[in-house]
Order: sequence, then structure tokens, then C-alpha cells
Amino acid sequence: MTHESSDLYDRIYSIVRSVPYGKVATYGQIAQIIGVRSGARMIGWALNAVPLQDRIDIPCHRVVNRLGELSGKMHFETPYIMRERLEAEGVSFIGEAVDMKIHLWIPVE
DNA sequence: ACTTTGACTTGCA
DNA sequence: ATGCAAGCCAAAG
Repeated sequence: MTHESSDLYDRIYSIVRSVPYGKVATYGQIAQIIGVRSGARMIGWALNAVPLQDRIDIPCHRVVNRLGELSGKMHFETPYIMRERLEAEGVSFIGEAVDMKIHLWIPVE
């Protein structure tokens, strides 16, 4: 078995796909799960590399920064689609940020 | 081949 | 509590 870069991306996608409906995950959490402690930037980079066809399969709108802000909203089709999708899932917002106390996804190891 | 930037996080002053 | 700097890995110029 080889550890190719593709596997890393695939792992990220797998985790993002594991985020349940109405929940959000932070880049740091995912980064820690895939092994890189402070490689949170890679998550965003990986999501940006997500094929457009997979974007419907991968709930990238459930990935926010640690403050709950939709930092990646600009990379969506429109800056507001991310928030609309989250709100459509019943996610409550505090100003421009997600209410992490309620919707923060806590992965089970 | 080297430099700069990026959908981030944490730490120190 | 707020602000600046460093760390991390990968891709693009």
C-alpha cells in the first residue's frame, strides 16, 4: 500500500462526507483526523481541488473555520449559497458565524 | 528550482 | 481581550 497524495485528498473527502446533516466541522478537526496537526490549510486546498461533479456529493458547505465563520463561502458558486445551504439544514447562525456550540460536529474516534 | 500564496490554527506579547 | 508572528503542506507563478 502506498501513501499517495491522492489518498490524502480522498481521506479528506471521506471525512467531509461523514459530517452529518445539520452539523459542521472545522478545518482543524479534519486536519487532525487525517494526521496533519496544523495542516488545516490543506483541507481548504483539497476542497478547492474537489471536482465539480463531486461537490454535490461532498458537503463542503459544512466545513467552516474554528470560529464558525464561512471562510470558504467565496469559493462557492455564490458567496451566500453556503449560508443558505446550512440554514436549509437547520443550522443557526450568530451573526456571520455558525453556532458552534450546537452544530459543531464531534467525530467519534 | 525558488518564491509566494492559500477555504487555517495556535501561541506569545 | 486584541494583535502580530510562526507553523504546516501543497500548488501555482
